[in-house]
Amino acid sequence: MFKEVPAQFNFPATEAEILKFWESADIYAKSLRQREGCTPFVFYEGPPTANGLPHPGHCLTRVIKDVFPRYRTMTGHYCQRKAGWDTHGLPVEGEVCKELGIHTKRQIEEYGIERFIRLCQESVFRYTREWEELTRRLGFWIDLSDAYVTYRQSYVESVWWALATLFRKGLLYQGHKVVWWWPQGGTALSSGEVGQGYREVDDPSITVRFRLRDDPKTSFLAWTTTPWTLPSNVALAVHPDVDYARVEVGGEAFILARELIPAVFKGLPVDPARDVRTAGVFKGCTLVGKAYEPLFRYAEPAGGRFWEVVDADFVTLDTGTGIVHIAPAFGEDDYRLAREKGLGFLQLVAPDGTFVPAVTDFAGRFCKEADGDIIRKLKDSGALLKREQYRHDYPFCWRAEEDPLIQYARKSWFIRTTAFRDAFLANNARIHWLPEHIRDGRFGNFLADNVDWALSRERFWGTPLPIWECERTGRQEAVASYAELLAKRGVSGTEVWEQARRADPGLIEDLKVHKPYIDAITYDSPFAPGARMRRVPEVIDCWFDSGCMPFAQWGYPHVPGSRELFASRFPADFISEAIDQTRGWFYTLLAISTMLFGEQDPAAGPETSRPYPHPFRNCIVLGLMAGEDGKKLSKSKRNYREPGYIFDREGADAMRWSLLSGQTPWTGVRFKEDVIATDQREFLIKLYNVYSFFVIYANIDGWSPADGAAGGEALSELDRWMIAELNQTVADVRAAMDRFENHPACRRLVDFVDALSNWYVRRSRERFWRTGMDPDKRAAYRTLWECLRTLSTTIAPFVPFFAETLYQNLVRSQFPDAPESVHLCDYPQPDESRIDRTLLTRMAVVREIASLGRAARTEARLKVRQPLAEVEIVLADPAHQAWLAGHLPLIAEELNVKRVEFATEAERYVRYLVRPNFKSIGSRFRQDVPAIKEALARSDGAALRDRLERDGAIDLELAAGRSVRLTGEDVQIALEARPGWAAAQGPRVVVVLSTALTDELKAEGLAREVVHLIQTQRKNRQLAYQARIRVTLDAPEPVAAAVEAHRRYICDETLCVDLRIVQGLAEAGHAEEIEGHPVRLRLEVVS
RNA sequence: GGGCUCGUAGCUCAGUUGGUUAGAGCGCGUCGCUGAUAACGACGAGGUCAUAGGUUCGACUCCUAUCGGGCCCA
Repeated sequence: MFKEVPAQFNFPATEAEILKFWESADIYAKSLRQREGCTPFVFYEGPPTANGLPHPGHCLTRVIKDVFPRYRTMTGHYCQRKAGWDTHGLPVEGEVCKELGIHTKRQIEEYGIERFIRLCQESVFRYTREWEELTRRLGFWIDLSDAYVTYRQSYVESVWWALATLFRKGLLYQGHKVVWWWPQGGTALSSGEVGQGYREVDDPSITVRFRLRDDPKTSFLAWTTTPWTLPSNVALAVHPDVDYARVEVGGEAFILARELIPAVFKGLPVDPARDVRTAGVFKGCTLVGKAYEPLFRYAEPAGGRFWEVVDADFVTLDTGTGIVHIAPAFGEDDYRLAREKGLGFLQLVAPDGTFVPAVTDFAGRFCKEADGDIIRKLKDSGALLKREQYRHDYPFCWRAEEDPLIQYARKSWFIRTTAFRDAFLANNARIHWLPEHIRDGRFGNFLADNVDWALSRERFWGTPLPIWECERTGRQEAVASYAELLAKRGVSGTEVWEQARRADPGLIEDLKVHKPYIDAITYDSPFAPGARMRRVPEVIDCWFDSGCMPFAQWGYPHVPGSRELFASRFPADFISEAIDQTRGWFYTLLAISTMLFGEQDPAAGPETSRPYPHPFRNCIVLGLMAGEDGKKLSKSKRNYREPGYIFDREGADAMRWSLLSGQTPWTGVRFKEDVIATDQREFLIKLYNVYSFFVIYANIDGWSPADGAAGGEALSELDRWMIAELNQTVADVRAAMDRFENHPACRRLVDFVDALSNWYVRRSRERFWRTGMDPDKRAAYRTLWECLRTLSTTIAPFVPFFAETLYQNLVRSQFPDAPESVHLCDYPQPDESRIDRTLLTRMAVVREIASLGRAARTEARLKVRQPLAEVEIVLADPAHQAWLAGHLPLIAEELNVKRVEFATEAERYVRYLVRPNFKSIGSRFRQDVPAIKEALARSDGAALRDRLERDGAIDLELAAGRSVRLTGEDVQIALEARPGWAAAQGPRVVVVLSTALTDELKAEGLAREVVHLIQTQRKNRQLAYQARIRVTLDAPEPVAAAVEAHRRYICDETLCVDLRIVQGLAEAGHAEEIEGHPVRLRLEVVS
């Protein structure tokens, strides 16, 4: 016996039980243990940050990350899944600041760095419980207990090793560069971080006069959207090849790009045509070297020439005046230009964004807020020509949205990634990306445009940059581990940590490699006697942390055993994250791995170099998930259901299946509950119905797969077809999953379950309903059971809960020696010998005929209840006729007709159309293709068909008197039903109904109507299935006669023991109508 | 402003090196089934494959431009 299955299946409740079973029986661990020693399938978990709540977008990532490791485990691979947590960086600091109600860097310092990083460390795992619960409930199998954590000492030391390696190779350098600077936060941001904070804003845009030193009546006109940078002006730039004009307006003269004259004077009370007189045109290069008066004289630029015109290629005529104000402290182009041209440098804004004391008028004020007053001052001094508003995208801090970023020249640390551009591209070229276009598109372009990695952050909670600097000489060295540091000569400062630890024993050991403790450690300088080495103050970009995970998760190379672990777990076979990681994790992984491990002779050993690709071979790039309204998931807009809500209503499998089967993973999905419910009906519930059907009848008949009497039965053709479909499905699913294509795999499974439910079970029902047991019935049970059993393992990686439900009841309960969980089974192998391709094709034709027959009935308004005398079938290809003869009874039953025949006079019903097979003739005949098509269309199709049948080829006359010879390969014969018949046409077959109804057929139809009426009554009165009834019927002719004629049939179908026909049931009966005849009916339960 | 990507039925999405009747599910309509049953099934309507050009014997598919959405970057 199988366990009874409830009519209403409760997915969530069953999943909860299965979770308990997995946990108590330790199934995940067993699934790993039994693959120990097998070929590894290496998976890297991209570490999420657990300081926020997980949302539905994380479900997609986690489901994709789960399905392939599960699949590979079942196909015989050892797939360890180590979880990880990203714990450092600005996001964490930002959250803590929000709670403390503080904002600026200074406030953090006042609060105390020691207390602050302690809070950071504690906040990191605030939502761990929610994350772990999501992971568990979704059935994502991963080792949470053994997760790597980026703040752990061993992890930090691995990162130090990487940084020290880069430093010693000269790839880590300190440079003075213009970076995107967050003044309130006191740090630079990486390009990735900056990109997240762009917003459209209105800024002032002003056009100002720079008067020529030797001719105060003449001014250069320059344009800027950052007035606060004007006090730090060093030069003006012109394009050497652009035409500039000197124009006279009123009593003064201006110099600007000629092309921009109308635009610049627009909006001013001058008419460019009348009031502006052009007094000379010259190339920009002739202006180079001209000196001008600065707008402000708070300080003079130092270190080079200043306040003169230079030439620059980046000057454009898109906006402005064609003359660009240059402030090397506040623009990347400006800074570079200043270097090239030997210009001086002037920076009148402090790192916190306020003007320095030298700027007497605005000292201490935040630069961007001073714009208005600066403009006023310019107006008062007569320098302002025009003021407008300019709408553009401008970056703000991604964590503190009110803080604008500014471009700011600053000393910071960089990794010389640009030196590896070609290596990055070579490595990338070997990676299997899904979708493919990522490789040469977004990711490839990004690599090609590589700029040096701005690595350092002048912040607190991050991996400290392991570089110590000689206080006297400024010489630096990198340290690759804590032990290496402590081994330095004359080390001191460790007592700071020890004291803190004594004061608070709860302080976790890992903090000792963090600020502020690490900063206290100094040692004797090897570069100058008596001098000390002190750590530089910076921490690093947390993206570098996560990019180190391939080795840092093992504490490589310091932790004992880490070398072996790393060697055997590198590179990853599979990673997956959403597309926003292109410049995030995907890049940092690839960049760090390429720089550290390169690609040389693989024989050189795993520690120095590895063949590309690494550190990952296959990468699925997921689309971004949107809310129900198609917009970004948003907590405040509540445009999505919480994952937990879905788990409680539809269940985790439903969510998993919907995400896996609904679309290709790189399509952005809209997260909607009703889509999940629909996908669940389409697959899980349909499959459940088949499963339930099987269990009900197998139990009634006492059938068991373990029964010795079972097995070895001759399978019917329908059975063999279903088994062929099953094996083909397994083969297709495997092929798709081997290519990391979950979506086609799921579509194939949906098709299979549909065929199983809507053709195999439907067409086999009466075999199961027969009383008693016989070989044919056993064959049906055997077949259906085998399909369900195989399905349970095939679907296990996708819907692990439901697969377990099927497996436990269908397999485990019958075979106590079977593996205790479906997830300990091997993935099914297709049995090629049972894939009868001919049969698959043939059944497709049969199903098509049935479908066409139904369509013809609908068209002729002949419901299936009304039996018909005959259908005739016309085949395009007569070769099918012989085998099809064996299936005619099935078709007759499906279509409720007395006879199915092949049309003897096919031409009465159809015309034959001979069409070219373009694929076949296209390459051979090229330009003649249209002529052939036309010639075929003109010809008599039936004649062509006969000739082809007889000779195996046809000679076709083309217009120009030429002729071509076509074989059967070159054409396809199609059918077209002639009008006037109740017929439906398909590409290879036409089905014609005989619509003539004899009195006998009509009577039979009426009898079935009566059965329908009675059954409806049974259902409405909720009678038990086996309840016997008495029926009293008041019906006119011809209904009464039909009932008499089919009395036996009606009684059998409705379990009626007493059927009477009476007159005058007027009041007592139930009024109905059959084919326009009024009918009254009384139904009584007998037993 | 640049790069990438998408635009296919009312909705959500598939569509395999270019091959001539472009598919599915939902929704809608019609019907069926009533021993899988508060389910289920069949059939149908619905498409200028965003627009305009181009390449080709042939374009949803390749190219160019435009429009619109998304992402990334400036």
